[in-house]
Amino acid sequence: MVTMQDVARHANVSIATVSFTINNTKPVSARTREKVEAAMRELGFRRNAVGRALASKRTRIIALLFPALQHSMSGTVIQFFTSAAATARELGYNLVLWPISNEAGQATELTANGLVDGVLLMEVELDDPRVQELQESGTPFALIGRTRAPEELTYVDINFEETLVAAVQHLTALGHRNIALLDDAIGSRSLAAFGPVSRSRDSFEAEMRRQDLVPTAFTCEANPAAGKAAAAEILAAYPGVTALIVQNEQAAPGLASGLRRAGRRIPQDLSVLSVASSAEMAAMVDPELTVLTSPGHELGRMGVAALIDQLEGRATSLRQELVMCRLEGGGSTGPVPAQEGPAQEEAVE
Amino acid sequence: MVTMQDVARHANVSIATVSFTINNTKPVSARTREKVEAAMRELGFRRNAVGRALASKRTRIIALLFPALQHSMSGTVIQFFTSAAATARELGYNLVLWPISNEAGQATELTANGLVDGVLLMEVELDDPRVQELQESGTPFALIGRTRAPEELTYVDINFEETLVAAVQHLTALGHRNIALLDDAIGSRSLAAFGPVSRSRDSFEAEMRRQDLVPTAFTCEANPAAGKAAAAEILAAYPGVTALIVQNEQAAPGLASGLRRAGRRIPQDLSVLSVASSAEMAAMVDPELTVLTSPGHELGRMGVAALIDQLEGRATSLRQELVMCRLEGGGSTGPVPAQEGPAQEEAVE
DNA sequence: TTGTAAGCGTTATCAA
DNA sequence: TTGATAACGCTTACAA
Repeated sequence: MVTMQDVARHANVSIATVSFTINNTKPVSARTREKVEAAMRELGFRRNAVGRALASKRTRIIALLFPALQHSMSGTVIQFFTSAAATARELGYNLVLWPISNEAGQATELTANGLVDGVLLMEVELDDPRVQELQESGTPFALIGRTRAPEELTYVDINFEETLVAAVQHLTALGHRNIALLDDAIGSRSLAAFGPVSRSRDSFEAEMRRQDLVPTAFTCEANPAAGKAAAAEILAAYPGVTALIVQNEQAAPGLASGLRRAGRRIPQDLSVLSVASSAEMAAMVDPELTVLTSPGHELGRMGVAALIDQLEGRATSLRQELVMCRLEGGGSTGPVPAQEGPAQEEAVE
Repeated sequence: MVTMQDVARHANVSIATVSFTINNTKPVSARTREKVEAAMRELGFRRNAVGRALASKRTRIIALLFPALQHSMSGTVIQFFTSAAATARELGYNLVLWPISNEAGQATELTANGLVDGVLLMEVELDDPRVQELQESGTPFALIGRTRAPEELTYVDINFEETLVAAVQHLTALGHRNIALLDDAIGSRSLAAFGPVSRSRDSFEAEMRRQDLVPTAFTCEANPAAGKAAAAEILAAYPGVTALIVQNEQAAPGLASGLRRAGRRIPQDLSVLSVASSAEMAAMVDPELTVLTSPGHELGRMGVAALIDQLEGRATSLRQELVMCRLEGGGSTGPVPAQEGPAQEEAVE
């Protein structure tokens, strides 16, 4: 290994000068800079990350804490991981992966050995114990998601509120008035505990009411079989429904096939709009689902950038960002069916 | 931060003794050990990872190199990431994520700053330039996958050979004789360049011939639309086919719907067996596909373990492991259709 | 503008 | 069985 000491000797300068040159941390004459750079080139010097970390008290490593029990959108998650790691690298950082259970206690343990400068927390719940834990341990952190009251926190999240407004408006623009939402039961967690579900549902209901429509919501587990069962349930409970908004990636294909099996053609008889899902998943269904895609890439990039800004003290203010889902084509939404429309509106109003 | 110095003072011993006690690296009297442990407990000491790394010349960090352009099985990948990270943690290591393009040159650059002790390489191609690069740079590494001649390398891979034998036998046991394979074009890479595809195809053909059957193979891009098109193509080129083996996760749903659209019921008229895919993906299709699932979890665990064994010099011999895919239920394979069977066998023989 | 030298928190060698 | 102490490779006052 070539050390700074080696470079210094080779360039006939002190080790401090080499450091100043590399880091641009003090003025260095052009002549010296050239000597040093030549020496580095000739020796193939690479500054050692560990020595640097020890001396500067900053490892330039950040950790991604994610729940080991992965239940959600895998397409989006992989996008997120990739872009988070790539962004970290661009900014001179490394990203370590820490799968943890949602219990408290683990985050601090991991953080206490000084390996990481900060932490990115995924799958944040509305009342997440890990947040307080991190605060108490003094670890800088940023959230992917939001707690119930995130005013004092750095976070990046999907703008579920506006996404659901966009979803409703996409469908009402097509003439739909009898619109139902199908969301996610997320295991045993209560509905209210999970931000994406509760924020979306609230926003769906508000936007429907704003348009003088009656909001109806259903929930099912995150798997195709549950989606299929939900299809039957929804059609029985709400026969006049002409459009469904699905925020449940795993259930969407089952829902579609359940609807088809019940004799409803998509989108001729019934429109289906998938929200906060991935384009790849939507493409698995036939016909391809119209989808408001989760911005996995943006969340990864912005989350890492927000955390690093904070670490480098260059955050002028708390970074709190919300990203919209983007509407992507697909053949599962269309105009409301002509003849049946009026009868069904009546039934609801 | 509580340092070893603090602990030493508090316990009235030297800092060396504290180190010996923590690491069990030299005998320590029971009495001293107690004093030290009490001091550590009282002060809440956590040994600093960076100081340790600098002194021991081992960071206990390993890197996962994966292609930034993700084209493959996302369900399996997330399993793999999670279990790799968890295993590393269990063994006292951290896993950093390095998304890189497949070009050479990047691996060395990342490795040269001494941040990681070793590297795990994903998506290995048969003639992977990164392998030579890592060898030349002297970085310890293990492969997830295999090069063309991996005799001298540490690797963990799916046993594609036996998996395809199992796939063929699963179908012949159900009476099928007219079996085709649909695999993956993997972008522009030539078929021969990618191990999973070429090994599987070779094994498929060998096992078919061994059973005196005629192997037929098709290829399509990794997306549902391509799968759908492939359905038509296959039925046209091979009308007598009664069973399909699909090694193309993204295309499988499209294939199934294409077959259905062509009037073939699954599995009554045609069996479909998905190989090297994830159970979640298989469940997206209706009926749920019978699948030989990729052992993402095992690959992650074993890959990390193999690398760390090597790093700690406790690898008695080169670790080279192949893991079978596991057959998981699903309703897409069944007995060969009774009446049409003979006629079609004839057509091929 | 450059150099000297004191850390940073451990490990590990050599003596005691 | 324990203690001094010299690394490890770099950053950063402080001096020159």
